Amino acid sequence: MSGCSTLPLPSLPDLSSELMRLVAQVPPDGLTTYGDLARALGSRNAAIWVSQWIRERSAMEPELASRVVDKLTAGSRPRFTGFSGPHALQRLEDWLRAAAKFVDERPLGRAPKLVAGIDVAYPAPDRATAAAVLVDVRTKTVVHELVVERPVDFPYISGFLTFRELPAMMAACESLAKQAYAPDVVMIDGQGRLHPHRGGVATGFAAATGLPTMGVAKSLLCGQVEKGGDASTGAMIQRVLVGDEHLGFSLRATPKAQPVYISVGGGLSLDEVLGITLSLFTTTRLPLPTHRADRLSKSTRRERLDPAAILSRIRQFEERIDADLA
DNA sequence: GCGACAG
DNA sequence: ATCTTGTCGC
Ligand SMILES: [Mg+2]
Repeated sequence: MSGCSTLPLPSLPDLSSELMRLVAQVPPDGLTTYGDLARALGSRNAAIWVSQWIRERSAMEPELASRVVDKLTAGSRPRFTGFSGPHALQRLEDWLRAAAKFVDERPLGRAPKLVAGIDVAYPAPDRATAAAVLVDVRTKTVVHELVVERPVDFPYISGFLTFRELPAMMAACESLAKQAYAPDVVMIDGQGRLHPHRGGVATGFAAATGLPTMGVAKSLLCGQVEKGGDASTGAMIQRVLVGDEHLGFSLRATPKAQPVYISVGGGLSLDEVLGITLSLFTTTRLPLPTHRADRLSKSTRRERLDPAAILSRIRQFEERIDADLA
């Protein structure tokens, strides 16, 4: 990366507090919808989270459900429109755009020797475990791996995954550095530039760390897979377009495997991302670094104690082998 | 108006 | 992401 400058992650708002603040603005006899509250928070993408939040709390506070309803229930009744205060998610969305502008896609120019896969799991609703697995590209072997655990409170909102997962991912990467391991490229479980604002979690990672970073996702957030693929190789490589922008590739590890969707995070070219992905495919759906990080991040989940759960655990492990390819 | 929505 | 049983196919 040029100069290795970075774009610091912004301070994260407490969305629950923000939502409580907004709900409190609705008069006792007023009416609002999940979508209206989401818009007041700064993004209508938050409507689903708002609905979950409201429904969870309306059990203890029935009065809540009478003032906050879905759009269908609201019908044509007049709704409260006087929400005031900062739009927390708008500020975060601005940061995503800034990160997208901050990173570059210039080629690394050299084949990476070490690639670090990073993924996050949730052993409890308020805990995140981030795993980093450092892989030697030439030998396709694991050089080092680690897990860090930390609290999470930022919810999953489509388009805002960065703010839920990036802090834990960065903590894992910093832990790697403290142990004197330095990846040439970081492979993130999620989108890079294949994002509505060209700034997915892998782009955020590239901007915040200055490290060359690529995104490998299991499903598409936006964009279309171009028809007519590459039948010559088994990978079935197809371009992914957002409008007329070529932002990524769809490809698969084996003819039977489901595809993955790759894109640049920052600090390297899309062609290099493609080459690295192909070179790190094995027998599983995900390329080695991300596959191992996914499994390692989930490995610390709390065990259930009843005997029946032990069988369940075994079954789950076996299913995992199939899921790797499906 | 209806469908989509990374993890 | 997480919960979760049985079942089909290579
Ligand atoms: Mg993940």
